[in-house]
Amino acid sequence: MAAENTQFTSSTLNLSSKVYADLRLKLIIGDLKPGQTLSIRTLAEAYDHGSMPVREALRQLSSEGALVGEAKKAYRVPDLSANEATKLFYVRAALEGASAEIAAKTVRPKDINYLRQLSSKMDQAWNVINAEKFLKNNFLFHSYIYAMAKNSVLEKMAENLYIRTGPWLAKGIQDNLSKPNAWEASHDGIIDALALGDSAEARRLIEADSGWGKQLYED
Amino acid sequence: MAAENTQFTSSTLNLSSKVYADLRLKLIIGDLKPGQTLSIRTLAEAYDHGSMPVREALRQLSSEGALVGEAKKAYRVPDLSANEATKLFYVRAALEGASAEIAAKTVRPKDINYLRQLSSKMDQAWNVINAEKFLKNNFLFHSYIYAMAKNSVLEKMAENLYIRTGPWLAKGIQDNLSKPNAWEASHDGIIDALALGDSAEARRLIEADSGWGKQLYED
DNA sequence: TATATATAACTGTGATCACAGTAAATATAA
DNA sequence: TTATATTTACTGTGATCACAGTTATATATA
Repeated sequence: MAAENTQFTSSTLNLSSKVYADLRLKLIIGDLKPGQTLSIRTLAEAYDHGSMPVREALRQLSSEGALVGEAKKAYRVPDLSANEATKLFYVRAALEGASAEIAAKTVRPKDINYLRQLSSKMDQAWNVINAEKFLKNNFLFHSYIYAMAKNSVLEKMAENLYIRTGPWLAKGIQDNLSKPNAWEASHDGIIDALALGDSAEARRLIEADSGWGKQLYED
Repeated sequence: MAAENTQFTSSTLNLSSKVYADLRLKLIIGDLKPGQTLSIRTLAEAYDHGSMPVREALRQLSSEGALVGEAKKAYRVPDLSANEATKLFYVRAALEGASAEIAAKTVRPKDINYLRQLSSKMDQAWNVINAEKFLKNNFLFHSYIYAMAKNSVLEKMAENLYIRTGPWLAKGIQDNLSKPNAWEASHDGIIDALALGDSAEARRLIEADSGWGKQLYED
């Protein structure tokens, strides 16, 4: 597996990619709220560049469904309808399930250790009510499972779906962060199934965990 | 279901979208060969615009994996390694299978009729050795099954995977177009399974059909 | 002829400007 | 005060240029 934390260190890429990576992270940790509007010029000024890199980053995020952009209107973080959310979580569960099933067959002890570290960080973040930290590590947890499947196509698609559910999920987390933590048990179960190489159980649990976020809005 | 042939009629969108749609079609019908190089300025001159629309279209295709682009080098149609092709076909089969399974449960007689029309067009194209027509209708066939699942997220992702396997598939078709047509039986079987509402069989057959293209290169 | 060097053509990237359509704010009228 | 009209600010889109790195071509050197 690759170096542990390369997800958020954009290194030597071009400016467009850096802006893209930054906005992507902001979507994951709930820094961009559903309905929020993003404009090229405003962001360009904030980043202190010209507008080209921001423009390309926004267009890419838009083409991936992480933002929506109509002609001559500002880009917007999508405020998912129940219908759209259901579609996203359905496909996300399918791809996460497939990833977990494969991962269970090739998992190594160091992978289990790393996942337990992430789970622990999430638990800490939950206890001190740090939504950003929780959400970031939750993404890293899921993302690592995608990566374990060693299928870069699957990995990229699953990550895309995660990002698109990100702001929606974040909103729910930020509202529920003081309540009992049902995530810990869920993640620990997933890790146990992976450690045992039980691919069917790993798939079942990860699919359930992926659908869990949706339930935050079904009360 | 939406109007039959809206896939390739770009209508009133902006120029970037039109260029994108045009290049996408060229990838599907085998008009762009694996390894072929695309440059912003050359294409811009061919389309007779400025370079901005081409630039944005190429970047989008690149972000979707349909093209590859390193810094300061021309964009390229990826020449898939066996490893990469396997990854693509694996995920494509998974998503197509899921689509077919859903589609079998909601299929209507007019859907069956349309699929039979497409199958017939493919057969005609095969007989007169018209690779472009065959490939375009083959895409429409698969794409219609994605659309029947009525999950726009799933649909877009499946189409993306199809496009990425397109040039690779096209190369194989163009080499094998005079040989006996194994596709007709495959597609007819899929249609029959859909017509009977046999979702398990529809999934099995569409997964097999999706994997079939890969075999062109495993001799 | 073969090899190294220098020159030229080509590449994506970023900046900046003009344009037309959208949304918000302000002024005008009832 | 409320409704309507007008102006102002803001939006993505496309064009054009400068820059620095890459690739290919031509030139020189052995």
